[in-house]
Amino acid sequence: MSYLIELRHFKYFLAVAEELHYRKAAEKLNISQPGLSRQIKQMEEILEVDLFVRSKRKVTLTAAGEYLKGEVEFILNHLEVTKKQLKYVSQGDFGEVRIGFLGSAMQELIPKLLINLKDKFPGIRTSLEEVSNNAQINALLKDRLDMGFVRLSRVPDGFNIKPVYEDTFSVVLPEQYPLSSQNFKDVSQLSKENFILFSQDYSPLYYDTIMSICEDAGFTPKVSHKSVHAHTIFKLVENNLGVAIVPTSLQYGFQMKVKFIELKNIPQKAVLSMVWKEDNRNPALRHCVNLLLDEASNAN
Amino acid sequence: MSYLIELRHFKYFLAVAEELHYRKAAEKLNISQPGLSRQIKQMEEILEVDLFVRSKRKVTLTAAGEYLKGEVEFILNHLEVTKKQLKYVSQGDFGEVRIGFLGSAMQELIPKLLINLKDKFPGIRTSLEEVSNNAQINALLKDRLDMGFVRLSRVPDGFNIKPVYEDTFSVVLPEQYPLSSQNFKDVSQLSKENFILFSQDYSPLYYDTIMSICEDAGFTPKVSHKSVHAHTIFKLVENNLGVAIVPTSLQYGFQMKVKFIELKNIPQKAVLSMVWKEDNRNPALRHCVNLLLDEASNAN
DNA sequence: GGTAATTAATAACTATGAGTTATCTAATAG
DNA sequence: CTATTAGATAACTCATAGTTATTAATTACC
Repeated sequence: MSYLIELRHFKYFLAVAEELHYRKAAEKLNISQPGLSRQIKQMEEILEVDLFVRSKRKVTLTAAGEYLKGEVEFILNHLEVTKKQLKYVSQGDFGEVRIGFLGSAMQELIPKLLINLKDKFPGIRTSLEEVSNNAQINALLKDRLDMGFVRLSRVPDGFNIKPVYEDTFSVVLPEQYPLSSQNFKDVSQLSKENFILFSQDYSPLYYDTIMSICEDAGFTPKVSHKSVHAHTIFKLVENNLGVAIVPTSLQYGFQMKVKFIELKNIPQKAVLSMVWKEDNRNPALRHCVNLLLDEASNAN
Repeated sequence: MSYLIELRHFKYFLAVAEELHYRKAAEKLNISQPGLSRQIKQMEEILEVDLFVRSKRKVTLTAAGEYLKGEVEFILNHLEVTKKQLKYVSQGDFGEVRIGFLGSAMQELIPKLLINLKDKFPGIRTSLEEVSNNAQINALLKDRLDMGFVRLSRVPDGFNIKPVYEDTFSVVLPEQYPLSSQNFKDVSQLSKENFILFSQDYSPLYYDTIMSICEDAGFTPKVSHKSVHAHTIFKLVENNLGVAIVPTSLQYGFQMKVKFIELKNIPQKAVLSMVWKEDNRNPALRHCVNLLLDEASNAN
């Protein structure tokens, strides 16, 4: 009997936890089914914990197995990252920062950050991925991202969050709509319109904020469509299917037959925040975070 | 040649990185020096990175090695934590204990309990709520709390009660009051004063105890005010509206212009007891209770 | 209800590679 | 210039991961 857990065990465990099927998992791992069975069993013996329930013909995770699955995902992933970073370090580079972002952060903030980063730390590589708010938090948890840009007011324990960009909101109207910055007074003029918004799941904060803007103007908006893509929202507005309220910076980067009217005189702002995990060990991340913090403080 | 890194490699690597001496590291690991040498070398081959510089007779870490050391420390540690947590999860030790308490328990006992709990059962979450004696009993009955800290002598059937903290009483006087620990003899010196007490509903035991203290001193106190908050009581004393007798530990945690004189020589003590329902099924509660019982018995 | 198919576990075997002992080379200390 | 101490090399062994073959048990299907 072996006395120690090895990474092999974790890899095997993860395969079974994902497939919930020994033969298929074994196939995926390119080993035989009995070998896999024995390794998993051994693992349970070493850890002194049941990980799977093999009742009848079904394999299911126990509570402990469920927990371990999450941890193993994290550990194996962290290991991959470490290996990669190790190469960079050995070459005298700083490594890679994996950044997640909402589409609306791409208009201005991210490009600026990247240019700055390239300038000050040419050794730091970046990878960029457009991900929703919640998916970013998840990815950060599992160490699949180092840093995110989200529109959230609160984040789980262990996370740092820092507002980095404040934007006004703008009303988005079809081009031929009989309102313009000249005769526009406030949002209440749109109280009879259908609203097209980013879906609540995608960004609860955004959703609540829009609601509060309308409430302040004395009405509850009829929401006819929800989407997760600015492009879709604009397309719907273009086709007279409703009006929208979005962060102003989204007006750049799209070619649509819609017009923007900036809501300069309302207190609500679209706040984009940088999030990262407190205990992230990526040395390149520190530089990246500091760069943005410096910038934010200089801007004031 | 092996193709994959295993945890063994990490453990070996860490030993060498710490000792910077193969033979000593091998000894520590209870393996032979050549075996260790080969594993480290293999590790370098797999990772395709030099981790040590073996110049002459000295072993030193490369930059990459230095980086990896930090990561390996993190990973191995994370692993230990995970293994521990896993046991807890499998035993159902994850979960929440809802604790009710009197304000006066917060000064010392509760913080200590929480620290201990966090240490021994990091998976157990706690929720804390300041509730009066009777409300705690009610909440326990309704299963809105798992555990309470009360000053009561008796509890209904089906409840367990266990004294966990014994405190002396102290007289609370306005700062400029013409009595101090020097010239204070006993409570009878206060027989003409108005008394400010915790209300009878809030804690019958407390109320009766104060009465018995005064009776023992040969007088029946005039009670001018009753309150459920220590803060209020102290505020009233501060403003010369009367004197009070409270558990001594309440003197910490408030900033007031009042002075405490401890009643060391009377038999009455302020007893804080832990209460919980006999048939509570919360497995996390068991741990919590045992922790406190152990502690109480160790203290004796 | 009985046969076929599919599951994971068990048993017996094999072969890879971790770890062993013995030895070598090289550097410093005294 | 030996004696000592370092890590690397070489040859061996042995534990065990992973193999094939089989069993046991459940479900699916006619």
